Parts: sequence; C-alpha cells; structure tokens
Amino acid sequence: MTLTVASWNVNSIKARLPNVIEWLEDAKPDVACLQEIKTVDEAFPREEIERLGYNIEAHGQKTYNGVAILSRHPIEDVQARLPGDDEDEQARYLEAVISAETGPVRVASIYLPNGNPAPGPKYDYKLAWMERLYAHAGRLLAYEEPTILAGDYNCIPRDSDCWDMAEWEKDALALPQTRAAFRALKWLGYTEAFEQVDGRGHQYTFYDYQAGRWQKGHGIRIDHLLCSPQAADRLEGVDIQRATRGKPKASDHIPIVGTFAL
DNA sequence: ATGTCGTGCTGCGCACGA
Repeated sequence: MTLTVASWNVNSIKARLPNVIEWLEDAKPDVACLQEIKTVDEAFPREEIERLGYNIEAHGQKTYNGVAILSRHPIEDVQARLPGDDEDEQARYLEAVISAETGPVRVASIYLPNGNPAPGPKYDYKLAWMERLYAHAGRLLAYEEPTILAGDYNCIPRDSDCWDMAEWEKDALALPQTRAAFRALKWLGYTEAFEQVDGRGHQYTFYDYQAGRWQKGHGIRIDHLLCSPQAADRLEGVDIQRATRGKPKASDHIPIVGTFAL
C-alpha cells in the first residue's frame, strides 16, 4: 500500500477553495495538511471537501494562521495546540493519528511563525516556538510510530534553497539561529523528506506575490516534511507540485507531497 | 525596487501580516 501525505499553505481556505478542490481531485492525496486557512472552524467549507471523500479536522482562528488536516482514512486522537505555552493563542499546530490500512500514522500540520522583523519580539516568539516544537517532537519519537511533521516551517535550510542568499541572509527565514533550530529537529532523529530522496537546490515551495517573483523564478524552499525513522524508512518519493503556482488565483505556496509505503 | 495578496473594520480605503 502507499500513503501520500501532502503539506500546503493555502493562504485562506475560503479564497482558495476552487484551487484546493481542483488540487484534491487531481493530486488525490490520502492526507493533506493545510496551513493559513485564515478562518474560524465554523466557517471552514466543510461540505465541499467532505464531498470529495475527506474527513476534516481544523484548528482555526479569525484572519490569521489556522491549520487543518484532511484525510481519506479515519482521523483519531486529535490534538490542537503545541504544548509548552498556555498563553499562546495563535492557531499553528494540529496533530492527529490517521488510521491507514497498514496501521496508525501520526501527522501534524504546522504553521511555524515567520519571525520577521529579526531581531525583535516576533523573532523571539519564532525561536521559542521552535524550542517547544523540539521538545514535543522529541516526545513523539518515543511512540516509535511512523510520524510526519508536515508544514510551512518558514525556514530556508540551505543557501541553495533560495535564488540569492544576499537577499535573505538577514531574514528570519534564513538566520543562523533559525537554521540551527531546524537542524536540531533533524538531530533528534527526523529526516527531511525532500533532502532524503532528492536534495537538489533551487526546488522552491514559495514565491512571493510581489515583484514578479514567480515569473523571475525567485523562490524559496520553506515547506517541509519531517519524518520519524519509521516513516523515513517507508519514504518512496517527494513531489513539489509547481503547476499549482501557475494557476489563476494561486496560493503563494506550492504543495509538497510525500509518498510512503504505508 | 514600499511592487501583491487576503482579511476585516476605526469600513467602500485603510492597516496589518506575509
């Protein structure tokens, strides 16, 4: 059996609904982790997506942030919010267990803080959030399950993951501390799916709407699938689905889809 | 290069976040 697990920052589920529906019909991911749904759960366009055969769990808020998990298989043990700060009201983390045919697969939909401008309180929040993710991701490894932490990490891992490092070296997405915190997740025992099966430079998942970035090929790779050993062992391929970015009313992010023998 | 989107209201243009 194969299980495909996708991550896509849709930049508003309501504004993006036609694009999301077309993508679900075309790519047919088994599991889709969405970010920046930008809506409260009550206003999530549930029926339109359920009609395509998906179960839905959402953790949203008004205007900003918001994450969701869509799955063709049953969704269990849903956990919203990243542990470690009860004061944190931003909807950036949703975790659940997917009952795949071969057994349980844990997935999380992650919208990691942007952190700009850096330095400053927003960057402090980003680094603190990454520390909380580190602590939680470490605890998840103890389950020894296939686990996929999918999301918009707002981290450019390597110089070759952007078109021009000179434009990014002082940005919260590429600062050494950001990269170190991302690497720390890997040292825990998580495998970054794209790096594992492909690893080429300049395979971008985000192109800013501004300044004709898409037309110029000026993108960055910031959407990632982090796999526990039990998921990494089953990883067969990763696809960055560039065609979605060229569609009318596209999100500024591109879906990344991992295929697992699960 | 202050360029483009999406949201929501101090609302029919603006501020904010990205």
